[in-house]
Order: sequence, then structure tokens, then C-alpha cells
Amino acid sequence: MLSFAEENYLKAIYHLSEQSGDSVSTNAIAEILNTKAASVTDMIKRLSGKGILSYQKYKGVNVSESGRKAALQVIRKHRLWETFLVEKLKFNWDEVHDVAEQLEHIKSPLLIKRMDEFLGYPKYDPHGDPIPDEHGEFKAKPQVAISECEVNRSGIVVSVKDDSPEFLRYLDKIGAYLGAKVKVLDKVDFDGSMEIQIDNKKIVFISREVSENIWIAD
Amino acid sequence: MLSFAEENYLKAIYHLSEQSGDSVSTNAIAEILNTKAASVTDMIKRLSGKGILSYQKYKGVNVSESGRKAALQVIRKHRLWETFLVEKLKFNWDEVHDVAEQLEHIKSPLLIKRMDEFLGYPKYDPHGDPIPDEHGEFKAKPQVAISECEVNRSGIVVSVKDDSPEFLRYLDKIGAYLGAKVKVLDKVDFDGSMEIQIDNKKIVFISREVSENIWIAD
DNA sequence: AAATATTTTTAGATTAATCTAAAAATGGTA
DNA sequence: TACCATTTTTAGATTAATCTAAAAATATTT
Ligand SMILES: [Mn+2]
Ligand SMILES: [Mn+2]
Ligand SMILES: [Mn+2]
Ligand SMILES: [Mn+2]
Repeated sequence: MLSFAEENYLKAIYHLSEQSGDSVSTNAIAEILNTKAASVTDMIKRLSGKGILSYQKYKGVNVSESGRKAALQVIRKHRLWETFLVEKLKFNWDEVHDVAEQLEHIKSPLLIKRMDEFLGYPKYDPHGDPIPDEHGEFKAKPQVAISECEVNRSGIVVSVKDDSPEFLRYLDKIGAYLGAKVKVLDKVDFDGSMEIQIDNKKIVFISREVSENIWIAD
Repeated sequence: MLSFAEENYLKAIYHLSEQSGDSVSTNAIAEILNTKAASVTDMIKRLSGKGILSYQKYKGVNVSESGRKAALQVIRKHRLWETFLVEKLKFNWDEVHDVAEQLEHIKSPLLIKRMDEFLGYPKYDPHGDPIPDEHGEFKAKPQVAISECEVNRSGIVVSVKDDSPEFLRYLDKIGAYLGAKVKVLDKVDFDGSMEIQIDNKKIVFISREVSENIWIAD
């Protein structure tokens, strides 16, 4: 049984290794978890001892198969809780992440089974991220970041890659909800910023940082 | 902000002081929390330092006004979660306590507000215990333990005082749900055991320990 | 390749929460 | 009142999780 802290490390390391496709460095983990490299070294030793990570001094860590399974179960819980909060308790999508960070550590297989059932076996969370099933299986919708799109390309927002309230409230403000139609009107090659049209109406100018975090599909 | 352990101590001490109406002893706390007296001494010092308890060496502890408020908020969360699990997720009443012990420590005022709303502002939990409102106000139904009833007295089960799965499953087996009608048919003075009729049908023989934990009202 | 910079690990402390064993206080009984 | 049993506290350890500062390993740049 993993502690809260162990689960948080595991989840962060899993996400980092998915992103980079490579082994994960001590500093990268420390930065994401707002902690110190020394603390990370201690913890990855412990998780290696439990067979959750494989680790050689100075070489970074990799998530083992059992670690991957455990990580996906925590992620499953996080995303099911976020879905519950939005669908049933009328939370806004920017209000759910921090609460889900707590709820994801509740240990009760029955609770998760019943919650999944109660929600109608949702496949995606309020930010468009896929919810792994009880075996850890999931499928992300085919999608592309707006930042990668050519001028005149349009599509439906299916996922947003930043969970922070600040970003999500900005999306609310410009109307870029999941399901909204987005069309690229113009692109500034110099800094990657662009002009987009939302739902055939509003025209807004967004920075590269924003366009990298909004993903669309046809 | 109280830690999980601090909240658990506070809740236990609050319940003990309500029961006895007096200051609470170190040993009583240790027994209820399955811990050692030495650990209790450490913790009550800490909670006194935070103004949650008042404490003098060797004299036992009392819950302060701010402690009482905090305890009632934890109890509120525990009972709301139990209600949610039974009403919405179809848990049986014997399956909820351990999960609620975890969920009661989640910190999110909005979550509790919305959960209360979602459940329709319930006044009692699945075991008949009153749910304090956001100000800590609550009212238990007038009620009496079957063990205190005379022969021929009858009433409706409104509350059960033991949360353990073993006890609750036994009540399921004999049909003594909340809302069931119970009539005392016979009473053995020697050991307090009694014969009761449930819902005008089944006749069962129950021990004193059981009769003390089933409470009825007219 | 040597010097320098960066990253990572180790050493040593700290805090919360727990324990065992021993000492101190309390309360009842001879 | 003095002794004894019980309760409570203290002393000293332990484990998880964290930190700072210093040492060691690795990577980069002259
Ligand atoms: Mn999230
Ligand atoms: Mn999400
Ligand atoms: Mn309970
Ligand atoms: Mn209850």
C-alpha cells in the first residue's frame, strides 16, 4: 500500500516519463513537486525498493510495469473524481483539480467501482483527458495542438493540457470550452502567437503558450 | 489546519466527552483509538497548544469551544459522506464507515456545501445519527434504547449506536432496519436479553448488548 | 584534457506520529 | 497514614517525509 506522498511521486514521475519517453531526472521531479532534489533522491530509493521504479544512481528513474499500473489507478481516480465534481456537484472545470488531488488518494475499490457506474462509465474527464478503465486501458482522442495548425485549419476543442485555474478561467473568458469550434485565422511566425475565431463568432489573439495547451480534432 | 491524526483524536475525544459529560482520560482515548497512552499524552499536549483542548497534567482533557466547532465539522463531513455513499452509490449501511473515515478529512468547503445541496440537506445519516449543519447545529430525534423499554412497548427504529459491519449485518439479518417497527415481547431480568417482534412478523431473541444499540421512537 | 558548471547524492537535522520501558503521580485500601 | 495498584507522564527510539549544506559524479566549455 502506497502512502499519499508515494502516490504523488509516482504519478508525477509517470507523467514525466510519458512526456519525455525517457528516464526521468531527479531535478525534473523536484521541480514538478515543488520539493528539493535531496528529498527526491530519498523517495526514489524507497520506491525502487518497493519495485515501483527502477533506478541507478545518477542515471535517472524508470517506472516499472507494476508502477505503471499503480500510477494509472491513481490517475483513474483523479479523473473520475473531477468528472463527478463537474457533472454532479456543478463545479466549474477550474475548481476541481485541487480537490481531486486529495480525493485520488482515498482507498476503496468499491467506491471507485460504484462511482464509475454512477457516472455512466465516462471516457474523458472535464479537461478532455482520457480516464483509464479498471485495467488501466484508455484511449486519447486523436488530436493536435492549435500551435501546430496551419492558417485556416479548424476543429473542435477536445482537450486542454493545463489544469491551472488561471488558464482555465482564461479559456472560459474567451469561450474556448471543450466542444467549441476553433479556426486559425492568422499566425505570427516570429513568436508563434495567433489569431483564432471561436464558434464562428469571437475573434481573439492568443500567445504561443496558450495555443500549445488547446488541442483540437476534426 | 489540523492533520488527519489530529482530527481523529479530536473527534474521538469529543465523542467521549459527550458520552461521559466529564473530562476525558488518557486511557479512554488510547483504547478508542487503538493506540498507547504515551502517544495520547503527546497528542493532547499538541492539541492543547493549538487551543483545541484544555488540559492539565493528570487531570484529563476537555474540548474547548473552538475544538467543539472543529469536531462537529469533521462529524458533519463523515455523516454527509455516509449518506452520499448509501443514497447515491448504493452502498449498504455496513460498508460506509471505513470509507467515510477517510473522506471526512478532505479539505474543501465548497465540496461539502455542494454535497449537502446535492443530497437535499439531509438531517440524519444512514445510521440515524444527526448531521450537524454548517454552523454545527443539529438535533437528535427523541429516542430510547430498546434495552430500557418495558415489555409490550413498541416503536420505530430511528438510530443504531454501533457502526461496525458485524453489528449492522446482524441487524440486516434480523430485519431491524431504520424505520422497522419493533415490539418488546419478553425480557429476561437476569441478563437483560429480550425477545422482540419485528414489523409484526419475525420474532427474535437478542442479547443486552444488541438491545442497548438499537434505539426507537414512537 | 583540464577547468568549470551543473546535477545528484550523502550527511546530518527537523517535525509529526508512533512505540517501549521507566519514572512519577494519583487514588484506594489495609 | 503507609502501601499498593493503576494511571499518566517522561525519556529515549523509530519511521516517513522533509530540509540545508557539503561532497561526489557527470556534463559542458574552454
Ligand atoms: Mn487534474
Ligand atoms: Mn483533468
Ligand atoms: Mn460512521
Ligand atoms: Mn453513521
